[in-house]
Amino acid sequence: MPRKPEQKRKQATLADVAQMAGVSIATASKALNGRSQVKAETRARVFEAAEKLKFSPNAMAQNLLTGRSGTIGLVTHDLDGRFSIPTLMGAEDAAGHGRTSVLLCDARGDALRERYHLQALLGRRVDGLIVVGARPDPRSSLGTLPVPVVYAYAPSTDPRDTSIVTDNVAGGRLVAEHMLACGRRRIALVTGDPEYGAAHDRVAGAREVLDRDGAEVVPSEPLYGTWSEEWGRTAAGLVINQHPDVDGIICGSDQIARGVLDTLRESGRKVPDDVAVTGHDNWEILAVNARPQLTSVDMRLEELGRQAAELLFAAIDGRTTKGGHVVTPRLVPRASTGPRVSG
Amino acid sequence: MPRKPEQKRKQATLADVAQMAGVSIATASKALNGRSQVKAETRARVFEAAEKLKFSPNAMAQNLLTGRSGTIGLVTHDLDGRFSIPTLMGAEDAAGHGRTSVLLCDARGDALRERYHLQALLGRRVDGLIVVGARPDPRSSLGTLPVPVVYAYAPSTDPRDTSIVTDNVAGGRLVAEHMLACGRRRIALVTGDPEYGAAHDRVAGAREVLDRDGAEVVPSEPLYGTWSEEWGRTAAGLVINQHPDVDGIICGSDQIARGVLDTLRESGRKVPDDVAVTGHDNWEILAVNARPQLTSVDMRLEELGRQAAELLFAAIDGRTTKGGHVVTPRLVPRASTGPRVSG
DNA sequence: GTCTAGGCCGAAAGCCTTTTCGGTATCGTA
DNA sequence: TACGATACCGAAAAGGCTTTCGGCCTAGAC
Repeated sequence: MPRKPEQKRKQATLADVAQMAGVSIATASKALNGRSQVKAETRARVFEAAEKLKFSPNAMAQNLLTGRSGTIGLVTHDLDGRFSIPTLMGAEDAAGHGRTSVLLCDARGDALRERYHLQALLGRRVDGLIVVGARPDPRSSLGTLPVPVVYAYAPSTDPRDTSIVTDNVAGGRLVAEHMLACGRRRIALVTGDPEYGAAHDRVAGAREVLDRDGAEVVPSEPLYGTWSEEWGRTAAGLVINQHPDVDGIICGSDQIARGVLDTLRESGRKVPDDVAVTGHDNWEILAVNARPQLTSVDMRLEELGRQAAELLFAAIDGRTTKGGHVVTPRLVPRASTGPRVSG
Repeated sequence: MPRKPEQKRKQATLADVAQMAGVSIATASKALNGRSQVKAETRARVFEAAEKLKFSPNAMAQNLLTGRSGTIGLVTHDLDGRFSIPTLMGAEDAAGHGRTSVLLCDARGDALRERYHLQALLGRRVDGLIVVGARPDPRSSLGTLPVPVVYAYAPSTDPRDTSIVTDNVAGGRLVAEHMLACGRRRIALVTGDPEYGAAHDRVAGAREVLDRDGAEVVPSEPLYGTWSEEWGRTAAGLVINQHPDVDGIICGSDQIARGVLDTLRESGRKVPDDVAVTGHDNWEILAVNARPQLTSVDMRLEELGRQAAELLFAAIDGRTTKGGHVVTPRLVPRASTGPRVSG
């Protein structure tokens, strides 16, 4: 049984405005929309009436005409996570600057829920979709949809789709170059879950730079584990045991770096004097509260979200943007790295 | 100049389905919506056609009829903050269980931007609004709007509005009772910015319990400062200097508690053996990584968001829910508190 | 065989706005 | 005075869907 909504009186419609202003609906419409075929005095009357009735045009009726809803769908998989949110913010921001609104859905990594939300969004005639992944590994394509789709953070496996991701290889290069600039020559690589492509990419970028410059990677193989402080503590113990002369540790995440810092401090090593440490993700609450504060790589997720929205708008306007796009991360140097101080 | 959208062929319409099935539009509609006046065989034909054409009904047209959009607006003021997000999640979750979608806007604490987004949402004929504040202090009402509004986290100053908030006084009571249960009798209260009502409420709740039980509050006046680790470190120093026999410190936030823990550890005090410490907010990344892990108060923000949505749906259905509603927080005991061990 | 009831189906109105196009009034000019 | 031009305004259609209501047909009853 459908319940009656509480609205005492319906929202004012254009017809009401027209009647109050003593003009036709058509004229009222033209007046409010700034069309030129209305006498100034008439226009004023219409505006006055609209004001008095608190008229606001029914977007649903407008969109029925234009065929566009002025709405985009944003499907996230990680609403509680710290990666989706900045991306979401960037997209919302970019959309708000135009006149489009964002319909938000959280599918929580569940493909079924994703399909369900997709149906709802398509029924609402969104003009386009942004799909934000929970982790940067590629995900299966949604296939051909009646509206353009941009995959953000997690790219689509199908190269014909439009995707935008952070450049983890470049992130790896950034910290490695920074380490070298700080005069470090024996560097350990400690990273997280080897199931994550990001772990490998960041290592690959760092390795490329270190090898090119002839710096020593100790141990020669990077240490994979989990994305946790715990693993950071453990791994740091392994490294300083086997290679007491290590002078830099590049970590795959800020969490790992926090653990590494703990072990180094407890083993009496000074950071950055003895060993420089870098994190990844620039998770401020961790990086800034670390002792010393942690040099990290910022993936510029908000920028990523913004660009995702821009790509989507371009696609909606018919300017095609297929393929992979990349946001270059930036280094945020803090106290955990610095020129080597002998002693 | 309006650009042409890329859509090669328009979405299938009900008319297309009807034509393919060899029935009228009316019959097609009735068939798809499960109305009873359609022969089973006809219905099957219609469904088949709809399937083939990937028909999905145009929600904008449907809503034009019903006058309801199946959409609620969610205006947040703190999209990057950790308080809005869980609330948002809860609301999205509650909405998704029905068949309503969430339009998300971030006003960033700017009243002007709020009005702008409000207009956009009302134009889109949202069925209702949830306004999520950035901090728990009361905010000015939006006044009478054509749709129901629920204020979440930050209540409206107008008691005729519907608001839902966390019970900070109860949160204060919770930790105080826990301290007493752990046998603590000389307890310090360290909290944040006195501009925040939450700071006072939490203190008031704790004080009420401590006074009732005759426990000693040292110093007799709570220490107000900022919501930072820095202040936590400073305040803890003050407390143990003036009252070396303190055996419990109730902190107004997890950040403050982290700072307090640092100072206690560095001064040689054992937690919880010598001094028990509690935080507030249950910000897991802080509470769980603290040493020892931090007992805290969880505000159940996700539940708050869920209930906000429920209240809104009730109001939309005409069941009025004016006034203030409250979500009771819960204690999350961890290692930083425990029975006093003489030592 | 005729009449009626009931089961199916379709025409059309309505939701709210925009836009086109035709109509009216006004004005200047010949 | 009359004509064309110009400036305003309004009727109506369109957009996709739901719902009402009347019409048709079939089957069963007399």
